[in-house]
Amino acid sequence: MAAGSKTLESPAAPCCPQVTDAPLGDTEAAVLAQTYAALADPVRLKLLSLIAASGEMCSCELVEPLAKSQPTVSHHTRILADAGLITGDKRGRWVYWSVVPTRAAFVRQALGS
Amino acid sequence: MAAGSKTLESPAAPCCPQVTDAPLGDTEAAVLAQTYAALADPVRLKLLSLIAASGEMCSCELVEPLAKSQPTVSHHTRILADAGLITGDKRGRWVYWSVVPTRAAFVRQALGS
DNA sequence: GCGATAGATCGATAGTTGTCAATGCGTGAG
DNA sequence: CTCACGCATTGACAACTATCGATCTATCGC
Repeated sequence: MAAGSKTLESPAAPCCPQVTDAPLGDTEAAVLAQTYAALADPVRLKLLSLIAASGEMCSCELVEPLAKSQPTVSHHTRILADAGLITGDKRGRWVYWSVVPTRAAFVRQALGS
Repeated sequence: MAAGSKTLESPAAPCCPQVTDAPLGDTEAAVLAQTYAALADPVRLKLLSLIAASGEMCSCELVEPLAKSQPTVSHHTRILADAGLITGDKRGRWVYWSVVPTRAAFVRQALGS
């Protein structure tokens, strides 16, 4: 344990800090896992694709194509929103859901691969 | 909602078949969800990053950095292998795990975003 | 104000999953 | 052959999650 940081054991810093260099810290892993957990459900993937395709949909428009009850749809939109993938805009009695702009590329890729 | 290109159902295949066009079928959604489910665990993400960083690791080398029991590590490697993300090569008493070559780009992206 | 509607929340339940101890199965060293 | 070691499998248990019915809150039309 001669020197400094325990997490980085390479004695000489290499020229190319590749992404796969660090073994992914606990916190990062947890955050990433939560994001992927949000995508790990068929209903949420279909929900995401519906929103991504339409640009904007209210919850009531999602119940029928997903063939799930209204509380269940609300549950899934909440999880996707907590993961930071979609955001809801309340206008009158309706809540319009859309993909978070900064995550649009990620979502498109997630649905397309 | 005039939106000409939105309802794009013309029989003639256009030049750009966008991903968000179809609402993601049941089967595709299920397959995709399984893949993301494999990534929806912090331990598996760290395991993946360890393998991706080292290129090749045997199970016994994973137990300590993951701080999980041997059966648990075996459980996680199996799930990642079932998802087609890693593959195991048995050499003697050891099984060496590595990222499936055709999925390397996907894995790197999954760990990096 | 009143009834109707959109959506969130609560409570309950069935199914899934992460974890470990114990055990089984090959393989290599002696 | 026998023992030690690496790894997979089994069984059990706790934690989490998807789902729905019932209920509550907020908003609109009348």
